[in-house]
Amino acid sequence: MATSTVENYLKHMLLLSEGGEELVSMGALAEALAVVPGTVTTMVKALADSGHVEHRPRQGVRLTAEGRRVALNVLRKHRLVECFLVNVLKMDWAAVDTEAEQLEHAISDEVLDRLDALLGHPATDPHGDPIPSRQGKLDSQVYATLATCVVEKPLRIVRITDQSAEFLQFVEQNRLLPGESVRVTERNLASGLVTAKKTAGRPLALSLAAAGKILVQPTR
Amino acid sequence: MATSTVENYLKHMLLLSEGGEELVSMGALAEALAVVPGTVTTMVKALADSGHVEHRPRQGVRLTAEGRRVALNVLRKHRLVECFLVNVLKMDWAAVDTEAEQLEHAISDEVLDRLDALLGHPATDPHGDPIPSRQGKLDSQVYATLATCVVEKPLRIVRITDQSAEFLQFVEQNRLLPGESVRVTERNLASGLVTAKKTAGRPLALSLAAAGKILVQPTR
DNA sequence: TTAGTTATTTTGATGAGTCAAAATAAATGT
DNA sequence: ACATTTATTTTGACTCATCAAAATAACTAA
Ligand SMILES: [Mn+2]
Ligand SMILES: [Mn+2]
Ligand SMILES: [Mn+2]
Ligand SMILES: [Mn+2]
Repeated sequence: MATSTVENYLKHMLLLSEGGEELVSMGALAEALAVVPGTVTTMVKALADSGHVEHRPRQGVRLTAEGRRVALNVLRKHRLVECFLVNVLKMDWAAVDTEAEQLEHAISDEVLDRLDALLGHPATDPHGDPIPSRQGKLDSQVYATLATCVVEKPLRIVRITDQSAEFLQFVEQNRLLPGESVRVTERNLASGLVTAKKTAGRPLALSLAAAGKILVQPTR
Repeated sequence: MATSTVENYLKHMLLLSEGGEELVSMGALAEALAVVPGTVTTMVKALADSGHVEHRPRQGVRLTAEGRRVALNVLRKHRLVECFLVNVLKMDWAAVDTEAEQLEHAISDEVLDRLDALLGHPATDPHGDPIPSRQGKLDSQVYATLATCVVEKPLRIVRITDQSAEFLQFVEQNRLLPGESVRVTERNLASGLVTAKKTAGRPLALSLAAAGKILVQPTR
C-alpha cells in the first residue's frame, strides 16, 4: 500500500495538472506539499521507480496511468469525506478540508463505498469540487468565474476553488455558496475590482483574484 | 501531537494493564504491537523522556497520568468509530476493528464529539467493550465468563474480549452476541469443554479458552 | 555572446521507527 | 550454589521522509 506521503504527492500532482496530461513543475509541487524542492526531486525519483510517475528531469513530472488511478481514489475519499462531515456531522465547511486531509488516508475502499451510498452518490463536495467516480472518471468541465463571466448576465455559483478557511468563511458570510444566484454588475480591470450582486442584497466588491476563485455558469 | 505509533503504544499499554496500575511487560507489549522486544525497549525509553510512561528497567512500564489521558482518548476514538461503522454504515462487526485501528489516529476531537452525539452517546461498542467517557472515565467492572460462571443460571452476554475476525464470526454464527440470553449446562474441566445453551436452539460445545472470551452477567 | 537570475538536482545530515543478533540480567531447577 | 533458561537491553544497521546548502542546468536580458 502507498504511504500517506505518497498519496499526498500523487493527489497534488493530479490537482496541479488540472486533471489533464500537463507536466507539473517541481517547484509547484514543493509549494503545494509545503516541502523544499530538493525533497520533491528525491521523492519523485522514488515514485518514478515504483511506476507511479514519469519524471522528465529539469522539466517536470506527470502521473502514469497507475499513479493517476491511486490519485483519483485518494481524491474521491477526500471529497466524499468532506460531504460526510458537512452533510451528516454538520461541520463547518471551512474546517472540513483539514479533517479530510488526514481521513483520506485512513479509510478503506469498503468504507468509501458505504459512505458514498449513505450520502446518495453525490457528484460534488460541499465546495462544488467534482467527486471522481468509482471507475475513476473526473468531471473536467471548464467554468467561467466572476472575474471572466459576462457582465449583467444572471449566474449560478457552481464551485469555490480555494480551500483556505479564511476565504471559505468570507464566501459563506456573503452568501456566495454553490447553488446561489448572482450577477456581476461591474468589472474594472484598471482598479482590479469586480462588483457582484445577489438578487436580494447590496452590491459586493471583490478583487479580481478573489472573483477568479468563484466558478459560475449561466442560469439555464 | 503524538504520532500514530505513539498512540498505538499507549493504547495497548492501557489495554494490557486492564485499565489499572499494573506494570506491563516489554514482551507483552511487543507481542501486542507485533514488533520485536528491542524495539519496544527503545520506544519506551523515548516515551519515558516525553513523560508518557514510567519505565522500570527489567520490570515493565506503566502509563503516567498524561500517557493515560492520551491512551483513553485514542481508545474512545477506536470504539466510537466501531459503533459508527456498525450502526451507521452497517459494516460487519468482525471487520471494524481493523478499520478503526487506522481511523482512531485520523479523526479530530471535534469529529469525535460529533460522532458521539450522532450515535447517542453509546456506553459500549458493538463488541460490548466500554467506551471511555469524554472526561476519561473507563468502566472497569469485572464480569464472569462462560468459563467461570455458575452452571445452569440464566445469563446475559455483555462482551466479547477477542477482536479477531475468526472468533467474532464464530460468535455471530452461533448467536452469542452481546445482549443475548444463554446458560451453561455443563462444564468439564478434564476435557476442557463447556456446553452452552440458548433458550431456543441446540447445545453448543466450546473450549474453556473460547468460553473465557465471552463475558456474561446474571439476568436480573 | 555573455553575465546574471531562477529552477532543479545533488550531497550530506537528521529523526522516527524498525530489525537482527549479541550482551546482560533475572528467574528457575536441581 | 551453580548451571540453564528466559526476558530484556544494547548495538549496529536499515528505510522513509525530510532539510540546508552547494552545484548545476536552463532561461533571460543586455
Ligand atoms: Mn492528505
Ligand atoms: Mn472540497
Ligand atoms: Mn491504531
Ligand atoms: Mn471493539
